[in-house]
Amino acid sequence: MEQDYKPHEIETKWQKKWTESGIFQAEPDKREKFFITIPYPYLNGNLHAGHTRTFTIGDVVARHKRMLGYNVLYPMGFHVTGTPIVGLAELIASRDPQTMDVYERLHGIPGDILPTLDTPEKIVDYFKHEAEKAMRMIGYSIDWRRKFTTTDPTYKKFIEWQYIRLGEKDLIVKGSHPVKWCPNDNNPVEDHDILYGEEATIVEYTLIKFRYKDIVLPCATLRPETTYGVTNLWVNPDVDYVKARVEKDGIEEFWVVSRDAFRKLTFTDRTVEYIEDVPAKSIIGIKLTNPVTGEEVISLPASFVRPENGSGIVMSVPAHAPFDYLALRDLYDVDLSKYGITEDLRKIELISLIKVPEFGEFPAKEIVENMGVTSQKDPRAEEATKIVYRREFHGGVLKEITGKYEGHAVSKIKDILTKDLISSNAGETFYEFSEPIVCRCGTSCVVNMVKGQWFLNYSNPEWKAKVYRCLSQMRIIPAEYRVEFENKVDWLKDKACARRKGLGTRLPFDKEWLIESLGDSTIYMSYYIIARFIEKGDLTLEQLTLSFFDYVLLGKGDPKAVSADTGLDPKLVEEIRRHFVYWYPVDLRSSGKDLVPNHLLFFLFHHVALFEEENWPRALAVNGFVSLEGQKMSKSKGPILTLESAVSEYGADITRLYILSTAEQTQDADWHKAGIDSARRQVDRFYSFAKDVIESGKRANLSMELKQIDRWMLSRMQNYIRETNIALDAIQTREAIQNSFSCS
RNA sequence: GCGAGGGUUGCCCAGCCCGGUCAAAGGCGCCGGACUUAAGAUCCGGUAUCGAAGGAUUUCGUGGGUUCGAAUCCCACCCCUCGCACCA
Repeated sequence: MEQDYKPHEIETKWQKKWTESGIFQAEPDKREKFFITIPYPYLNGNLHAGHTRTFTIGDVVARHKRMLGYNVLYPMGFHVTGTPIVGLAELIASRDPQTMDVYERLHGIPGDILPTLDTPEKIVDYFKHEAEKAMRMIGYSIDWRRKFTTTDPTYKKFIEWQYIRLGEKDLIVKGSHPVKWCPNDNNPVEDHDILYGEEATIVEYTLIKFRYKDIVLPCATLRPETTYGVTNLWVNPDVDYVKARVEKDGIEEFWVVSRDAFRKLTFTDRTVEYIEDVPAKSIIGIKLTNPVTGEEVISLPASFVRPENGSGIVMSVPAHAPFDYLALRDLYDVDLSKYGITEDLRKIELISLIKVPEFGEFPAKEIVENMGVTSQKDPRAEEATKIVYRREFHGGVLKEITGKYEGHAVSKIKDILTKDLISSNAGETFYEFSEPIVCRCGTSCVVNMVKGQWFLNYSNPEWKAKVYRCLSQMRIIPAEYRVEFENKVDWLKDKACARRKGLGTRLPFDKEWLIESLGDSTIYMSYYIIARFIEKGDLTLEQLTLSFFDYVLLGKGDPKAVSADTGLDPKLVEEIRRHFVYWYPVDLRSSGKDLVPNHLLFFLFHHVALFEEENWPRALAVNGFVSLEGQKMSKSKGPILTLESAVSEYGADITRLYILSTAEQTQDADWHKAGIDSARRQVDRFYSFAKDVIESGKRANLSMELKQIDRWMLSRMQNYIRETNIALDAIQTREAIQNSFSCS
């Protein structure tokens, strides 16, 4: 043993031995297997402290399982599909100052190399080489024979197979979807294009179609169930309205909406044509038909109606909406004869449709009276609205008046109800921003519908049901995240799965489109098994046929038929299948928590859609982020700490120890100087302690009988080992380190 | 707004599921000591407040409640972080 701790010497020595002996090259054998995967890194930069944490957790679990006697496979690939690498190539080609600075200074790319990385291909080549080098430097126990890049032609064959099979199951559908759009640039706006309103999201409203003669007055609402309680509409006498011909799915109608709403409609998936201006006065005092109840409702004037919100016409539910109740009450003694309204508005009866424990029949009336809200201009009206909506949404149940929806929880009924409204043409979906968005060019943005888009049909209830079943059988680490996963499955809607730009695989049944990058990284863990044979030279591109994948991954068909199809030896085909059967399913997929609502979810969806239940994933683990001296990392802007620079400066063991001991599980870790320095001292101390133990071991008489104190020592030791094992099983690396090092 | 997580002693953080042994683990910092020519490293002790000490007092976001007893259980409220989609 050396006198002083010299990490780089020790590390180089052992890493060399590992590579030469191929000790981490896993092959099926008699032992029980453990297949652990970590999401492969996206290569628009060097690996950083965030990767370091996630990958080190994976490596620690892999090594621990090996110690416990498992045959462990820990593979790694490289993700390059999508647009960011293309964007980065453009920025480097144009010598964007910030990019050049960040990538040279923070990503550590030598100044003579950086300018040459001006195409996506060169970037991929460079970073995949660097990433592997870095991961070897930190000593990950990866089977490198199985590495691949998502633009490999062989990988594309695998992705094509997947999408053809998903398509056959009708899980890929065509449709349109809303995007944030700048009418001036004629382009979707991305977050960095936005001048004001970065926080804005697209909100789904339902337009309820109230009819008067041959015209429709659509009202936008977030609560379509309240249509059953509408007593009247609100029209603002001071707003400009227009009549338009609106056509959608072959149905032609004439709508009256505010001028602002008309502009928004022109960007939707409707054909819209201006007919004429409509004076507000002419649509006040008219009697319209409620499309769900068939009842007649009157339109009344209200100044609170904003032309830029929704359609500029509002439906009134005074029993449940404080503003509506107040506006109605404010009109009780107003002379409305100039609108031709002569009836006594006090005769308008409130219609109650939601039963909620905290309130009586008319929650809006009740809260307005209890809080003493004076009028629709009273600021407390807003507060009253929030309280009523919250109570009704969470605790409310629909009453008899809603017919077949009676007894359903308000919080659960919206999707079903909306679907019914649309299919009976009582309503339509309408998208709007939660707050106005202004593009960097100064134009105010709209919601535009992109047509002919391909979707993964994640909203499919049967598909979701399978995912729930899969989740219920899985181990989730930490356990608190189970509810999070369940919520996200519930929340997930259809997802656009194709793009025009970027790197990736073309959609096999519509070659104009590229498969979106999150959709091509869902079941690739199975590809690691095939990649090992491609690396060996046993498989060529042409031999990766549909029947090959069907047999190897699903067990469908038989080796002879595959052999006839591909020219492969049937024995080899069986061998590959045998490898798949041995390694699959994935025993643990461990990842940063940012991937919970997207990648990890899609990982489950695609597995349950394609594979037999016995090959569904067994466990998911989630870990937190890493910040630097309290600051969030950013690949494109900095700050960033690369894995390579951390290991160069501190050595692999100190880096690994520190990143795993500074925070537990889903907590975020902060990388700071004082912390890493203390980790360095801890390893130093341990090294000299180990040295002492070895030295004293040489002097001691080992045949001597154990004394009481030795037994105590052994007991303590065994206790720490047990605690460490328990902690590692739960992937509590901090706990494990504290236990295993407290014995020194 | 919705969903998830969190607010603990100078700081980071453990404990909370399974109430008492909790003035509350561990690390960092700080203070004192040992070692040293000295510094660093290492080791020992201390680190809410008052007291020499036994001990006493006030603490675990805020306010209530349950209980003989609450950081831990229940209710309400406040604050913080993250996600909310076609972007990896």
